Amino acid sequence: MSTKPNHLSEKKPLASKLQQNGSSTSNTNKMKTSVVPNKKANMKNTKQMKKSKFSKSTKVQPGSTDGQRKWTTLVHSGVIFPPPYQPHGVKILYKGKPIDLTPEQEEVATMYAVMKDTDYMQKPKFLENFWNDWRRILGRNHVIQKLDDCDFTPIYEWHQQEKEKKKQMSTEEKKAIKEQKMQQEEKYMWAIVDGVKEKVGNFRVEPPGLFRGRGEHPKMGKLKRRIRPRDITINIGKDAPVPECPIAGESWKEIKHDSTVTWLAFWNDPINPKEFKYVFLAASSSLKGQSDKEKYEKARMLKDYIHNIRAAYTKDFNNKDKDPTKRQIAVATYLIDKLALRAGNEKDEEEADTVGCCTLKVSNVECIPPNMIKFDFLGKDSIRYENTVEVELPVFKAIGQFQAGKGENELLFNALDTSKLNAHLKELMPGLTAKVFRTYNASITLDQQLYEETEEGDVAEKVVVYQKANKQVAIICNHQRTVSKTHDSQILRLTERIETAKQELKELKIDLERAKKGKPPLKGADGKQKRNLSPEAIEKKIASAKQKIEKYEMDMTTKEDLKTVALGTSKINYLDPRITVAWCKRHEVPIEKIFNKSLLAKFAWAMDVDPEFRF
DNA sequence: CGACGCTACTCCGCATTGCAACG
DNA sequence: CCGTTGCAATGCGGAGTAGCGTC
Repeated sequence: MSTKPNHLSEKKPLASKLQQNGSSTSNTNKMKTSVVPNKKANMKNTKQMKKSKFSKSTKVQPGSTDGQRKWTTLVHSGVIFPPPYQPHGVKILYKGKPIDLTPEQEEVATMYAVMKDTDYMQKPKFLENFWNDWRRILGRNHVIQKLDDCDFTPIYEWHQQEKEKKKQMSTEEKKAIKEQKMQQEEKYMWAIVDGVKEKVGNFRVEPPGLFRGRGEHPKMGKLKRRIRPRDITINIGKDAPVPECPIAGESWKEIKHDSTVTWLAFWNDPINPKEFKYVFLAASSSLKGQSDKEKYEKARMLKDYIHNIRAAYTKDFNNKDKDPTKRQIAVATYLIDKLALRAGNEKDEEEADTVGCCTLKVSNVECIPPNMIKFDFLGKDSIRYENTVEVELPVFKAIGQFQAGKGENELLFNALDTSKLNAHLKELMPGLTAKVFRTYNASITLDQQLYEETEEGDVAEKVVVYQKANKQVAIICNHQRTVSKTHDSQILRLTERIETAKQELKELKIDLERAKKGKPPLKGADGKQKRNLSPEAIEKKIASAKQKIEKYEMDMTTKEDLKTVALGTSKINYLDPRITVAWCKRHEVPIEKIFNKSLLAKFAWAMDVDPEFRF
């Protein structure tokens, strides 16, 4: 440990070696994963080669990109910092009286005040963490000794007023401000990678604030301090000018020229200094597009291996070796394949307590005879995964045995972790890891659904088919969203509308009968006398009323159906865009009906796909 | 470990909707 | 009276953000 050489000097030779390596030849990578046990797949590959805009540069195979040069020249302008804190002159009350604070102390107070109507204010952990950090900034001997004695309402009200002012601004004023911001930011928005102008993803440094973790995060409420230029490392081409530091008198932490990585800048996360925040190119850049394509190609490759993989793990369900690892791997792989679970890395105590496949606890699964398993756990982002599934009997038995003799809080797969699991998967297929199954399952489901369910009809009907398939994928991946605050009132309003429309319909039917006999219509619910109408006119009205009811009822079911399902996440991250593009081409659906502007940009690489493309 | 992918949330512009006034 | 227009309320979805996972 202590005998570490001066590792800083080691990096230079490494970097220059890579430079050399990269410039010596255009293609040093071997196609190590080209042994595809399937002629069809090979044909597809050659077909794409002709058209793909990456065909020249896509020699890098998935999973073999480590140490590879990602770019040759890189020019960019660094990052932009959030504006400095402007004192608003509003004081908090301490024991009922306004109190003077330093700008720094006041900034933290403001962060707290503006979170008033979030539910974090109800969480003791949040209050405790905030108070600890704030007290540190106030100093131990500060007059303020208790959070409870502080009243933040003046700042809160000031903040509300500011928000109101902003709302009241005319569209012209808003536009002018936006324009100005754009002008300031313009130069940061772009990077020039190998001579090509590409969009930068996140060139704005994260502003200071109070940490808002997802779920029961142990660090919620902690102060996320302001990031300064001295925190930031810049990565840029050797020959490119070093971006000028935007804050006078300060300077960057370090300038690097590492062409094996794609980040333009990074800083340490102030909440967890062991972690990093990176500035990357935008999703629409070809660098990201290329790796996106590689991701889907890897998932497609799994299609050719999946049969054997399934056969292998099915065989291992009953494996009763001395070493239980094999059997656990088999069951874990089965779950990842069948349920699209995440791998489940171990987590720190300092993070929210969530689990994935390898970290499932005994209490997260319940065996319901004869062969049902109930899953209930908090996954990524503390989103609850609740699902009862029928499993093959050997799996049911195995899970029961993994549970046996363990406490509720112990690991179900005690002999397993993600690195063991992934190491095993890599033996089955080059580059295979747990997450590939999610991509594979999502995309293959879409592909199949679209092929099976699309019928003749108008564009709107086909779009509904797509959305249904998309929804199915979102459910598989457990992509959720919180029910909107107004959902209940929306539903209520819809039911009211349906009710009145039905009432109207009823009256119309009576009126129709009466009109046929030449009698005048009855008085309406409001007591008003209605006009005499011909039976034909009434029938017309009946038809339109019926249509209205139908529409409202449709609206309501889809709204209720999708209230907790988020379709966007899978569209952006899991569904091979070529499936969608090909489907649109085959069925003459304008691609814009499915992909918005940013998706079209992100998936530019997929647009020239063959209409007969299958995932 | 460091680098990258994934994910839900917020905010805001804009289209849609419902309703009243109007011709 | 009925269809059109104008207007405000509503809500949808795109863009951006920052935190969460994977490998």
